Amino acid sequence: MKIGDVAKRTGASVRSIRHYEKVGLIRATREENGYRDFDEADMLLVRRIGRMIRLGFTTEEIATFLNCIVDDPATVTACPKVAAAHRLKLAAIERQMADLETRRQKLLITLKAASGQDDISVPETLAHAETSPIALAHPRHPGARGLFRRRG
Amino acid sequence: MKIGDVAKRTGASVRSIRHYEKVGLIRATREENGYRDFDEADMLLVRRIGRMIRLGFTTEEIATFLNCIVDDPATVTACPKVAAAHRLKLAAIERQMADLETRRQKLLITLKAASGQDDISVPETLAHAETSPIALAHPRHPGARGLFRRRG
DNA sequence: GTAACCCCTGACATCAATGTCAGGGTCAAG
DNA sequence: CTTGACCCTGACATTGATGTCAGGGGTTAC
Repeated sequence: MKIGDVAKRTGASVRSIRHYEKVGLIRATREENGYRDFDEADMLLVRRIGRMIRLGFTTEEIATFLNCIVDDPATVTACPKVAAAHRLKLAAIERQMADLETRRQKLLITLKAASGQDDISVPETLAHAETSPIALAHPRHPGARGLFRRRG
Repeated sequence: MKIGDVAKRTGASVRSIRHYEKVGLIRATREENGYRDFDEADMLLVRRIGRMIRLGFTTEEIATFLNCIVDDPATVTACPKVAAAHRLKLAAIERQMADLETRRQKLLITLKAASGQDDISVPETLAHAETSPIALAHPRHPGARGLFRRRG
């Protein structure tokens, strides 16, 4: 199966599949002409990688436990590394959510103060005094890149 | 007041203050020797910019409404643009939170399936079937950059 | 005059997956 | 043999505030 077929059947772009190979998440044999050759198992793997990425794992993180997942036809059995990675990711996500919630509350306060008047009066004290100097240990939200903002 | 003083009194780095000037958020007069010269108002402005950035606004967004904020000593009065920008940011944050919550739930499901067993059994169907192809219109979480992950 | 600070500009790096283009093959159908 | 549809590699771009370095100058106190 050629890379284009895998792309169609997994939803991943050709570019992404090549990338997964480059970072060592998948391995492809080569035909005589240099074309990559994939089989069904590779395809399932690409699908799994895509799901992990959508969950927010980076390829680097996935690499730490992907080789520790062994499939049989319909089931995947994984070793503890998988759960560990999931717990870490979960914690990171919850930190991000907490940060977002904090910011949300502050925005709401400002908006509340603004409602009902044409001009917004924002006392300095209300302007969210001293937020933590700079927060967020795990700032980025990986997973779901590639589509860039269209300037708007 | 020189840039170093402003940095100390606002918590922003010298680099950041220069950046704010470059993108047009602040204006500094120059001394004869080329040094930037700031006054108290500039300092308050830098503080406000810092707060906005911590709230998640980009400098570009801030630029759309910062000039529409007029201070008198202790109070800030702003025009509707400020509220509009805040509402947009609020909506973006809530989208991000919803996305995080979705991912959180999926991670929890996997972890739940894993609990109590040495090996994790992750049926394909459970492996979060077809998440939206690629989500997140406003992927990044701006505000709070600069401190990079220390590889961990 | 020289050390110790501070300021200036400009450029590169960071993070990470993906898009996109250039330049160049392979192959089957017409 | 040409056309069209693929495949290949390698490189640059995207996001965006900030860190950091290079190379050069100012100011002050000893």
